[in-house]
Formats: sequence, structure tokens, C-alpha cells
Amino acid sequence: MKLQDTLTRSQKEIRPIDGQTYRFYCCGPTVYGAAHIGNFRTFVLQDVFRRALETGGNRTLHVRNLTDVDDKTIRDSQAAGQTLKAFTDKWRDKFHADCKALACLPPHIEPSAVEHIPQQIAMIATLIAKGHAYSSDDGSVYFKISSFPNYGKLSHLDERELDLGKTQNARANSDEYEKDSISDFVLWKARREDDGENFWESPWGQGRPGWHLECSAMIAEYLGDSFDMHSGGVDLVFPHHENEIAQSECACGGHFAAHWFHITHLLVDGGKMSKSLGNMYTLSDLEAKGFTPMEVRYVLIGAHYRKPLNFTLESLSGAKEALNKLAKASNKLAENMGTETALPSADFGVFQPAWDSLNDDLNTPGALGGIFTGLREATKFTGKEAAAALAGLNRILKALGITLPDISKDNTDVPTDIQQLAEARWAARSNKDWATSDKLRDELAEKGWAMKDGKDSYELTKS
RNA sequence: GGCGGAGUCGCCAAGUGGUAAGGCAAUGGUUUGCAAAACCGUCAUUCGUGGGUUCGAUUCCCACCUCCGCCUCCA
Repeated sequence: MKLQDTLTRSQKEIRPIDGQTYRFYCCGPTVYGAAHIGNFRTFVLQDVFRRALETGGNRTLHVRNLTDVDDKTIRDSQAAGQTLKAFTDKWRDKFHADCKALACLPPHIEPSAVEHIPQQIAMIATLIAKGHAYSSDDGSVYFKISSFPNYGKLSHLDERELDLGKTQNARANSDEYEKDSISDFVLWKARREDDGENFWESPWGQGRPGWHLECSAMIAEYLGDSFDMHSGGVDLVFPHHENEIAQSECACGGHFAAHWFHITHLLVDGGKMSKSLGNMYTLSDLEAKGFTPMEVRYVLIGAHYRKPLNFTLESLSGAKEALNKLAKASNKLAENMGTETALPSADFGVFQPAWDSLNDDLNTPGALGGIFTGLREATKFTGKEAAAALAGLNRILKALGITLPDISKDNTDVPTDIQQLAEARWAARSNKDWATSDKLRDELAEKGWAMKDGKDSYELTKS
């Protein structure tokens, strides 16, 4: 698979270092609230990346962390009057439920920061021993940026630019901790009054780990000093991933991630998403509006991951129809293949262009287009050909993580009163009593049921 | 101020130095008592604006406009 690499700013074929398993790390959520669709754009695209590899017959090792200790989790758990663990567990469970609803495969390993404090302390000790970090008087530990010449290679920021950024922002929060250089970042935060009971013992006193370090330590634990790919939202490029590179390369040697995959932020109605604008949707918000998680997923993969995706409610409605169209086509293929069976096959057939798009820098919208184009041809097939097409369709849909809505007619239970109304209308219609017939149809519509007339029978569907 | 990304039909969105995929919506027809559904069609001489290079640009170059991200703990 060809994939853009943030570090070299070029497309590279991604291959496993060990020649067998694609081992990659994705920065997971900070569990202090429900993730929003912007967060999910990242997680869904990472999921497609993994699915595409697996569909291609490859093995993967997917590691994604949970950030369950940081300023926000501590602050909000205290505000909620809960222990940090109770609070983060609750949001972790919500995150898992949302991921499942969005058809994201659970990572093979999902380490939590709190459960890896010893590994983090060990890494800090190594960094100090090697001269890349120092502790300050208050018991915090900082990474010494000047000790790592490659600092800035991922975000392409040189020292002058970093300095400029600082002066510009002039840090309202500049000094809670003491450090040698303002660019140095914290590895271990000394315990503060407002941390409450959330602190751990360390050689430098009580405190808690810095955010960047959590990931480096967990990566070292599960993926070692070198692995195939590291991913996250674009905003993590600097400083988070830049700092991870510094920590990990200095502590472990190795070349850390061979490939950097960053997903661009989405826009909502052409502008940025923000709480104050009321356009920060969570999955639950959208479900409350009557959309299904699969429709949300469809929209999220509807744009290339390196381009801004403009999320609108209108595109969500479009997704609903597009999924229905796919489901109909799928049923049509099943019907046309007769007694044949859609055996799994390595051949994509008419969907080969869709598969090629997916493998060309994860071009998901190109793949979706390829599916519809292929379907135009495939729905004319019969017997073996139709069976082969259905197998190909199932395979490409699986790679995209799309499951089709069940549009079979007899899957809904019709309440008795609705059934009676429908019978009454059918009788009126049979007697050519159009007035009564239309009136009853409206009545059914008000109750949320659509009555569609066939030649000799009718069909009731929930609207 | 620095670095980076984006502007393609009403909406979402691919793509390419050789004349614009796909989905939604819309719309015509068949069908229907009328609808719905289904099926068959139609739907960008044009790719933010202005220049330039070229036989030819939406695709390359320059300028400008607009939007977005990052510049120390935000996916």
C-alpha cells in the first residue's frame, strides 16, 4: 500500500520491518468526555488503514492507547465528584461503544497510561542517565531539547520558528514549573495541590507523567524501538509526535516510526467545529437526529484523509440513500446468482479499480466511486458471474468497514392497530373509494408508517 | 509573523498536461386511481480570481482573494 508519510512529505510503499506483521500505533482518546465526529474521522480512517491491510492478506498489530491521566481528566473528574478511575472508565466505555457502533475493529492492544507508570518512570530515568533530561527543584523532570539535534524534523519547525511561536503566545501559563529553556517540555509533573489524590511516587518525588511521555513508554513496551507506522490527527504533529520522537529515539535508540500517517481535521458547515457554534457533534447527537452510526462512517470516509472534510447534515442524508442503494444492488446480485454461492475470492473483479484506489494513499472516496461504477456492470451479471461480483463487493465493503442496512421486507413487526388501518385502507382502495383510502394513508403516515401499494398486495414500512 | 493544507455542479466529493469519477438532491419518462417504490434517462465546454509557460492547463509557474490547521499538553 502506498501512503503519504508526514516525515518525508512523500508517498511511500509501507512494508513491515519484520517482513510479516504490520505493527502500528495510533494515539487514542483522552477519556474525559464523549469523542466527537472529528475525533472519529481519525479513528475511522485508521480502521480503514488496518482493514485494507488485512483484506490484502496481511497480519497487523494495532496498538492504541487511552490517555486516562492529564490535566483535563483530573480537572473534570474532580468537578464530577468522581475518582479519576471511575470517571475515565465511564468515558472509556462510551468510547468503546461508539467505536463498535462505527464498526471500528478494537485494537489488539489498548494500553492505558495509568497502568504503565513504572515503564514511564523507567524511561525518564534512562533519559536523565543519558543526559537528555533533567529534574528541577520542584521535582518535575524536563526533556532537554538542545540535546537532540533532530528536534523539529517531523513538523519541520526550526529553532527560530519555535522561539517565535513562544514569544507570540507569551504564555499565560508560562511558569508553573521551572525549566532551563522555555522550549523544553515536561516528562514528569511534580504533584500540585489541585491534583488531589492523583499522584504517583517516583525517584523525583510525587507527581504524574507528562502526556507525550505516556505514548513513548507504551510504544517501547509493545512495539519496541522501531515499528512500521504511527498515526493521529494532524494537530498531534507538533508538539506531541515531535516530542515522542525526541523521547523515544534518545531513550531507546532505533528509528521509531518508519511511517507517519496524519488525518486532517474536518470542518462542519464549512467552518471549524466548536462548542460555542453548537456544531460539535458526538455520535449520540447524530443518532438523536435519526442517523445511524454507519451513515456517519460513510460520510467520514467520503473524503480523502488529507483533505478537509466538510461535514453537513445534508451529506449524512445522502449517506443514508447511498447505503440503501448499495444494499439494493447487493440483494440484486444475490438474486441474480441463483443457486451459486458467493465464495470468498482473492479476485476483486469489477471492483478492482475500487481496491486499487484504496491502496493508493487510502483513497476512500475514489474507492466508493469505484464501487458504484463497478456495480453498474455487475448488476447485469447472472449465475457464477453474479456470485463472483457479490464476493468482490463483500470484500471491498469489508475493507472499508461498511455494513449494509437490512432492507428485506419482512423484518419489521407491525402493531395490530397499524395492521388494521392498513387492511381498512386496502379494502377502501379495492372498492375504489379513493377519498377514504387517501385519508387512511395519511393517518398511517402520521403514525410513522408508509403504505406502499403493490399489484395484489401492499407493503408497510416504518418511515 | 513562520510553517503547512484547501477552494471542482444546489450539497458531499474523486481525478488528470490532452480535454471533468461517483453519491445525494433535482428533473423527464415508464408504472400507479393519485402517490410511494422500482426501472430507464437527463443533469459541470467547466474546475476561487487574474496573468504566464505549452500545440494544449482544471492539472505546471507567478500574483491575488477566501477558508482551515499548527507554532508547547487540541483527533
